[in-house]
Amino acid sequence: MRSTTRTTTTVTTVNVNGLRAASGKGYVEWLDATEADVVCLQEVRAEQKQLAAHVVEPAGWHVLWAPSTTAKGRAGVALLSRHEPQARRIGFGSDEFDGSGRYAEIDLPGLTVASLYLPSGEVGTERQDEKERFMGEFLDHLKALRERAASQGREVVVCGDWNIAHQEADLKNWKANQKNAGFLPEERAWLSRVFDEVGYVDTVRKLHPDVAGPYSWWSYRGRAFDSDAGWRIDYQVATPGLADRALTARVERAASHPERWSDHAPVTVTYDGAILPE
Amino acid sequence: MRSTTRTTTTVTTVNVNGLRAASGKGYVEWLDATEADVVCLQEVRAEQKQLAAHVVEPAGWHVLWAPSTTAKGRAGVALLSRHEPQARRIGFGSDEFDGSGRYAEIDLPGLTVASLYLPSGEVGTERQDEKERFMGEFLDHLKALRERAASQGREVVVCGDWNIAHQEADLKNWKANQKNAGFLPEERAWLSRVFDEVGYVDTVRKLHPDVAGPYSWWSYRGRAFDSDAGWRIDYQVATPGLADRALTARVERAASHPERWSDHAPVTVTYDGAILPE
DNA sequence: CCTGGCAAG
DNA sequence: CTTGGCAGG
Repeated sequence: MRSTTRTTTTVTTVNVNGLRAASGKGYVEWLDATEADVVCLQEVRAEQKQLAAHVVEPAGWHVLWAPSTTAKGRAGVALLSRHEPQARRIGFGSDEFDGSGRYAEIDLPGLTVASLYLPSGEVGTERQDEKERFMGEFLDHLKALRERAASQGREVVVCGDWNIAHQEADLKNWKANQKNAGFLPEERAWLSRVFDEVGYVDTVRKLHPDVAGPYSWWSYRGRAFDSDAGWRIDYQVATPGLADRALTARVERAASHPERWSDHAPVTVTYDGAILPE
Repeated sequence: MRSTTRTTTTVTTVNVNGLRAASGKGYVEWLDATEADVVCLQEVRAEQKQLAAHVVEPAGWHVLWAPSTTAKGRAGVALLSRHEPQARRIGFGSDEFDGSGRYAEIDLPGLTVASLYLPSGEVGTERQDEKERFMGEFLDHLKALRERAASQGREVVVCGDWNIAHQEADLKNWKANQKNAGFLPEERAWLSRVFDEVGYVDTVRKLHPDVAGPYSWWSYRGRAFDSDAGWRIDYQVATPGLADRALTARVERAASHPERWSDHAPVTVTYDGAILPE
């Protein structure tokens, strides 16, 4: 579907909070207008057969669907790419999580793109234990992914809703949230390991080091969106070689409530260098 | 709140299918406009504290609420009267059903009015057994009610959603529904006993003996309302002396979909003779 | 305060 | 097809 040769690659990621609802509220128009080459979706919350054909197979896109097979109407990730992937993988080798609709990858020439929906968690409940188990297993995957990609000459970007704000600048009300899931010290430390120990780079923060946010999620409760009481929990976590090629990054924050079709906003990064056909 | 002396008494009954939803779709305006002296509600599906004050205690009305105490958000009946009742009763002396929000009575001078929400039932399930148990116990109550009222010099009208169509004229698709709950031979026979053996009168049918319907319920499924594929399952079941005083009866069928605030329509009967203050 | 599932109607 | 409750977020 390319009509001109691009010299950049744009990747966008968004938690759609139910693709059935989002499709009736502006997602379709957004996808139609996006300049992205790859789109990562999280919280699809539907199987293909529950979605309209033009949503399941939008013209001009190759799509990998990874709905939850264990909990109907929950989680679910997808990857859309204008190029046909060389390989598609669902899950990351976890007995517990591979059917949960929380992770999928596609290989493009020179680039592996992943869509991640990390469990939200809730302090004091089994759901926090689940999140921590996921984090433990996923860290190992991130290491292996990086090594495999390097051996193949590929860069990697793991896009998605990581459900953790890393630093104080990543959420408006950080003081009040230090004991809440999403900004717990142990969760923040785990993200630090992803960056400092495994060596991935938080692309948006790299390009915008000295700002609050930009937030990518605002609770539907209260007036969080209008007062910009948001969290930056949606990331493009890239290998250093790819992060060095990041040219621009932005959060596509809707201007107002009626335009919102999710409680998250798309996080879009443009990288230098085209994805060339093989 | 009466400003003139009435010489008639109007009673209306309607299954509101969730008073919270109905209140936002036209119920409030309907109540404000009604000429009725007594209003019987079924399927309120809310406790008082979940409703706005002007709905719980509308100006000019005395209200008896009987929500379900056993299943939150289910069933629930109420009685509104412009006169202050002399007595109020919830339930009919049943261990199983008195807390289920399916029956309440008020005594007015010369008249007992009841609001009934008989279980819907579903063939082949425990819910049909429940309906039949209710019918068995309730028939005894109808007998006792009639005798008590007679000894007190009161007439009786049991208003509500009986969830049974009596005869072929009482539903559009009677042939297709002979094996469905609501038009089973045993249910129809039970209603016949109410009329023929216990001696109550189906007031609306008495005034309109030779018409199809008038229906009072149309499924939300398909185009039942637009094609008038309805059922007459909401009744005013009166003692003969009161039924003889019935002057007019009508179903307040909304003209079109947007005006509907329930899948049922109010059934309104005007009886000769005023409810006088004591 | 939204989502989608569910039981009930 | 619609209600309200529910878990999840």
